[in-house]
Amino acid sequence: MRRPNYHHGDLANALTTAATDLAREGGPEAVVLREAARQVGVSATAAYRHFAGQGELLHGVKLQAMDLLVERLHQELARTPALPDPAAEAARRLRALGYGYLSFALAEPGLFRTAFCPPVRGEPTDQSGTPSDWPVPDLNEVTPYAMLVEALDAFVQAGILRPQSRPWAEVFAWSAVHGLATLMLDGPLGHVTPAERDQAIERTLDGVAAGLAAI
Amino acid sequence: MRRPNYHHGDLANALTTAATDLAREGGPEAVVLREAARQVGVSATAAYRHFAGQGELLHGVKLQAMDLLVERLHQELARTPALPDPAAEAARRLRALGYGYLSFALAEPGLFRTAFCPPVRGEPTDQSGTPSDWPVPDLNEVTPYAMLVEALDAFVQAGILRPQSRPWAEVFAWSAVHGLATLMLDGPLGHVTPAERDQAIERTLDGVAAGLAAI
DNA sequence: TGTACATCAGTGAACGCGCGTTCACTGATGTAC
DNA sequence: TGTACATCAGTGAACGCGCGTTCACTGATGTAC
Repeated sequence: MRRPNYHHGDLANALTTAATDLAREGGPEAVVLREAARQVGVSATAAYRHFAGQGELLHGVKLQAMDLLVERLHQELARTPALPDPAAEAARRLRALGYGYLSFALAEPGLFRTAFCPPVRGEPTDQSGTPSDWPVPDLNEVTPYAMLVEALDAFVQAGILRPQSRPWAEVFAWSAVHGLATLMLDGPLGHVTPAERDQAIERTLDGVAAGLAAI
Repeated sequence: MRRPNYHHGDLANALTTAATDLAREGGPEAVVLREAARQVGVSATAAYRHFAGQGELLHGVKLQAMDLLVERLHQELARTPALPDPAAEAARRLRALGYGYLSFALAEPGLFRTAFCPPVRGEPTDQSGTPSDWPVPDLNEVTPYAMLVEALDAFVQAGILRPQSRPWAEVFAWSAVHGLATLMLDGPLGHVTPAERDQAIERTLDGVAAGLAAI
């Protein structure tokens, strides 16, 4: 009879999944290596066969959280049909991204916080080998950002956004939505009623679309 | 000869100031009661004569950080002269608030993070006596928010912002600026060059103003 | 097909750390008479 | 104006906590011959 837990076979994934569940419940501070090992039913030491340390485990959770956010964005893009008019279609896509981002933040506050938490000592370096504080130093490697770039390119092609106003439009749009998310999760907007929250979301998404189109 | 540190006289303030310096250097996690006591040259126990615990100390730091932010906003408002045209003046004020907010965040990242960090267990209750997670449950008690309300009222009076678009306009404007601040401090915008940062700031402030005026 | 042996992937005990907090205490200060 | 005494505002030692991490180890697995 094989002793259980010996040669688990997929311990790295199991630990990352357990750690992601911890982040889901309690945010980045809850990503505790010993606790993840406990949940999997393995000694804390075993984790060191698969991760350099707690920082690398947290990094894995960040990537997983980011993947889930991207998945949510794709879902929201697919939820309504594409529109024939290019301008309307571009607006639909931008709104879907904004709404998906916010609904992910509200549905999974712990994961959202973890995906965007400040880098921690001991997190892995980027592929170039130079140490990096943020796992993805190039903005274009942040997938939600890339999706936003696409949507805004469509704005230009549809003639809603003038080419000379194109630069940094992603940052404006992203800032508004990201800021609303953090104010709702951690800030003074956390105590408004759901109805008020929806109004704030609508108003902000409208403001972003108008702010892009007007300039 | 009086034994020094006996009956300090202003220990509560001294501890809050020391704790604020800790927050300035290292953000909310750096607000460590024992360290603040060490800096003041007093035993950790002495702090308990003036604070219920670490949460109350952190709360004091938050208030102090928020005061400094408000001071920075007033400075920025006063930096340029008022304009005769009401519309131009309203726009000037809104931009000053946005710019002041962002420059405070960049100049004092630790204090900014602390002012807006999630509430901690052990933080004091609000004046009504009901326990509250956020020290200021009513949005209107957040002073920067109140300053924003004033500026946007001026937008309506100047005829730039239609009255029916007035509700939640603060949240849109605040979200954009707050989001940009957090993305620059903790997120992927932390690695852009200062010149790019300035462009991002200009673009975002332009987007906010345009988004308000257009609707 | 067996077998010796290297390597892999776990174990459990232990360490050091710094934190918030409690305890019994004591010297300094203020006040009633 | 003195003096007894309550109270105030400190002290230092200690506790418990849970963390990340290291150590020497051992049983399971895979491979060369």
